Amino acid sequence: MNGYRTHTCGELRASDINKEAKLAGWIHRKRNLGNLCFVDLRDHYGITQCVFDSHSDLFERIEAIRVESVISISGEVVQRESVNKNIPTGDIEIKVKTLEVYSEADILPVQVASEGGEPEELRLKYRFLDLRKDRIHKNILLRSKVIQRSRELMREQGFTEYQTPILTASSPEGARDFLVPSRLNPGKFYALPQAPQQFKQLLMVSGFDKYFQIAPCFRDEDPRADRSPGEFYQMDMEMSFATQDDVFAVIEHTLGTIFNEFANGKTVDQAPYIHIPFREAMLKYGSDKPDLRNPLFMIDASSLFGDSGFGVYDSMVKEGKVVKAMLVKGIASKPRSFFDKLDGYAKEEDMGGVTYIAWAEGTTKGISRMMSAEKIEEIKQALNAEDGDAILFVVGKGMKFDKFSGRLRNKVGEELGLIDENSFKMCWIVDFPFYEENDETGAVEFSHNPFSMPQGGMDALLNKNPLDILAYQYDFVCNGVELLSGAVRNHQPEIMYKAFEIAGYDNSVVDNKFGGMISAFKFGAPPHAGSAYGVDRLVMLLLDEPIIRDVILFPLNGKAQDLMMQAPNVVTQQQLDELHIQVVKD
RNA sequence: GGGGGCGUAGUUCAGCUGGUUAGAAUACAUGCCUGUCACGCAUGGGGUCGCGAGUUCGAGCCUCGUCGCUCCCGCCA
Repeated sequence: MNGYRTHTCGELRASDINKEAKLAGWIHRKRNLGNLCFVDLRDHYGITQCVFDSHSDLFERIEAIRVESVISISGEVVQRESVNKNIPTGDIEIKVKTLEVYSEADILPVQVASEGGEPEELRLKYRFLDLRKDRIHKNILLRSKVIQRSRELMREQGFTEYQTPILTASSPEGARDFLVPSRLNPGKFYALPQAPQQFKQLLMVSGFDKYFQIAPCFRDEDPRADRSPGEFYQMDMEMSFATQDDVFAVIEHTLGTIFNEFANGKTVDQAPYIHIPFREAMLKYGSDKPDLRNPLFMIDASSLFGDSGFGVYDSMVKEGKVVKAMLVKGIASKPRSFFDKLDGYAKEEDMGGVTYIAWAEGTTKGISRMMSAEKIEEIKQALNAEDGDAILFVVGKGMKFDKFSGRLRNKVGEELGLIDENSFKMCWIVDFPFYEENDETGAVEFSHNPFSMPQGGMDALLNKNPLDILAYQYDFVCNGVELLSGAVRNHQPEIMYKAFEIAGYDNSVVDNKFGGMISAFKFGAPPHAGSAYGVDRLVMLLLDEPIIRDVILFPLNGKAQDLMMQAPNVVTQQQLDELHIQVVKD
C-alpha cells in the first residue's frame, strides 16, 4: 500500500476492529449532526462510514467541504453503535484522526448519490459525474466482464484474436461511411470500417483458420434507443472449412455460457436453440426477430375463407391476400372496447383492421355473425380454440403486412401481460432469402449481404427464380433483439460474379468494389463462415437496460456529438489546408 | 428526410377553464443539533416559464413560427 490508503472503501469488516486504517475517496454523503459529522466515503470498491467528532480540530474543515470532494482520512476502525445492514462495511466505521483534502468539488450539476433522472444532455456533458453513479458504474463493470468472458470462451475453442485496420477503404454497400481525408493523397479518403468483414475473410484466405476480434465498427447512420450513433463493438468471428452448424456450435457455447453466467436469476434457454426459417418467422411472428417470450403466434388461415360468409375476407382471399389468425386464450369476455382498440390501431397503421371471433358463454361474438355454425366450428377446430378464447384476424399481403402483424402480436402480448420478463428466449433465424424485390422499382436486389453463399450454389443461381433462392445467412435472436448476424461466405469468384450479375452489376463492378477480396479468392480460398454479435446489445439485454448509452462509457448524443469533449468541432485553417479540404457554407 | 412527445429554480417536477406576487422537493448558503446512514429543524438566496411573433383587458397556459432534447419511421449490406 502507498501513502494514499491502506484499504479500499469496500474492504473493512468487523474483523478489522481496533486496526488503524487510511482510506481515500469521494465524499458520497455527509450527515452533520452539529457536534458529530458522518461522512460516507466512496471509491470504486464501496462505501465506508467515517466519523468526525467536534472535539477534533478537523471538524470545521470537513463541515466546509462539499460532497464529491476527494479526500483521504485515517483513524481507528471501530464497532458501530448501530450497524447498517445495507452495506458490506456496515458493521464498522472509522474514527477519523487525520484528514487530507486532495480536490474540492464545486456545486454539482448532477447529483451522484441519488439516482435522479437528469436530462441526457446534462448527463453526457458531465459524464464523469454520471459514471460515478452506482448503476452506471456497475453497468460498465459488467460490460468489461462480458468482454473478458467472450475472449476466454473464444480462446478456449481455439480462436485467436487479431487486429484489423481502422483506416481502410470506403465500401459501397451498406451503411454510410465515416470518411477520413488523406493528407498524402489529396482529394482521397479513407473510411472507418463498418465491420471487419473483408479483412476477416482475407484472414481466412491467408490461412489463419479461426479468427475473432472485439472489433470497433463505425456507421454514420441515425441513432435509436438500442443503436448508438457512430461506433459500436462487435465480437466478430470467422472460421475456415466450416459450415453453418459449426458456427452455431461455437456461438451457442460462447453466448450460451455468457447468458448462463450473467443472467442474474432469469431463466435461460439452453442450447441447441431452435431454428426458425425466415419465411416461417415472418408468417408466425411477423418479424425476423421474434420475441419468443410472447406465446402468441399466427397461422395462415386463408384456406378457411373464400366462402365463409364474411364477404370482405372472402373476396380478398380470392385476390390472393393472406388471412392471418392468432389464437388468444381466455380473452373472450374482454369488453368490446378491447377489440375495437386493436381494430383502431390497425386502421391507424393503414392496415385495414383487426377482426375477431370470440367464444363467450355459449355465444360467439365478432365476425361470426356473418358465418354459418359449421364454418364457425371449422375455424374453432382449425385453431384449437376453446370456449373463452378468441381468434384475431388480419388480412393483407407482403412484407409491410407481415411486419404489421408482428407489431400487433407484440402489442397484444404486452397488453395482456403475456411476456415473461424473467426469461431469455433464444432462436436462430435461418434461410434468409438471397434476393428481394425492390418495392418501388421491382428490381432484384441483395436482401442481406452479397458475400453470403446462395444455397445450392451456382446451380441455384442459374436455374432458380432469384426470389426463391435462399442464403446461408443467419441471425441469432434473444427476447426480440437481433444479437448476431452471420453467414457462410461465398468464396468462389464465379458464383460471386453471377450473383452480382443477377442483381444487375457486371464483373467490372465487382472487381472495382471488392477488388481486394475477389482477387484473393482467385488464389486459393477455403470455404469459410462466421458471424458477429453486438457487445453493446448483449450487455443491454443482460442488464435489462433499455437505453444503449447506459452501457457505454462515453456515448455520443442523438446528433452524434460528444458534449463533454465537444466533438465534432471546427479545426484550424492550417489543418484544412494540409488536408486539401475546403469547407463550403450552405 | 418524415411523424409523435417534451421544454417552468442548479436538478426533478406541480401549476386548475387564460386572471393579479409562478410553487414543492432536492441542491446551495446561514444558524441550531453527539449516533446519523436519503439525519432532522429553522431561515435565506435562486426564474428571460427555451426563443420570437400573434390573439386577448390580461399568456407559463391558446395560435403560428423557430431552436433544443428525446422516441419512432426511413436508414442501419
